[in-house]
Amino acid sequence: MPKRINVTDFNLAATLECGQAFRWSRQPDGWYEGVVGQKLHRVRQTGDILEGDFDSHYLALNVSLPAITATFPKDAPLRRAVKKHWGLRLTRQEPWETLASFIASSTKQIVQIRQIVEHLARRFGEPLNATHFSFPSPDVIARASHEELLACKLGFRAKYIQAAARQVADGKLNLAALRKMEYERALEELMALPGVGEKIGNCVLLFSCGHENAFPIDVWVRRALERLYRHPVEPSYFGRYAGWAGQYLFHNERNQ
DNA sequence: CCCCAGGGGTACC
DNA sequence: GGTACCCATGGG
Repeated sequence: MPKRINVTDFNLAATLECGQAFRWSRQPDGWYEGVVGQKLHRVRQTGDILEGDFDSHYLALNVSLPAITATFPKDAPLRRAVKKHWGLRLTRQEPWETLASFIASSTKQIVQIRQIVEHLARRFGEPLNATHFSFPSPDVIARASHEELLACKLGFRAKYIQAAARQVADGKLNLAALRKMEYERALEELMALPGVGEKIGNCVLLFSCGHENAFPIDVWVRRALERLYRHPVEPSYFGRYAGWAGQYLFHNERNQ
């Protein structure tokens, strides 16, 4: 259902291009196309106008960004990063797709992660139109052959994705339950999976399980922390919305 | 604790 | 058209 609404404190480009989601592409005409769940979406921002077929919950349009950034520490580097990319919001993604995508992300750069996810969707997902496919369910990945997964350029990650898919498919891992768990416990559950360490576990908790204090530290965030702060800083320094702060630091560091 | 596999795109020469 | 480089995790 196409919509046209007025948005404040929202930056579509920053939100879709800050490395948290891998299925969006910017068209030459400025529209973004992407698959969320079983639907293809098309969305464009012009100034304060957001138009198209978009999912307000996915884009976190209902949260107050000023209320979140007000909880951040008041240091100058973070303030600058927030000001520069103002409007960047954390998306609310589906846990299985997020887990599988971030397992695939291990030692890959964003372009390659996008390619892997695209291969998986084309090979195992449901067609939505001539060019777009949904992200495959855990059951389908659980039944896939190792060779088919390798053909999706997963490399040594193929066995990790399949192990995760099997645990989710047979009910040993309940991804929906992670949202209600205490942060530490949820992280432990995820890190019990082969191929999921601290960084990937935190990405899943932050982008798909509502744990907004989760603070994934990848090479870019590490670089930002070392470059911007004189002394070592702990994730807890950034407060209860540390994950939001981290995303601003990440995006800022990559777009220096 | 340190060291290194791993792999496809990218950037540089 | 080589070649170094990127990068999270696991395993030695």
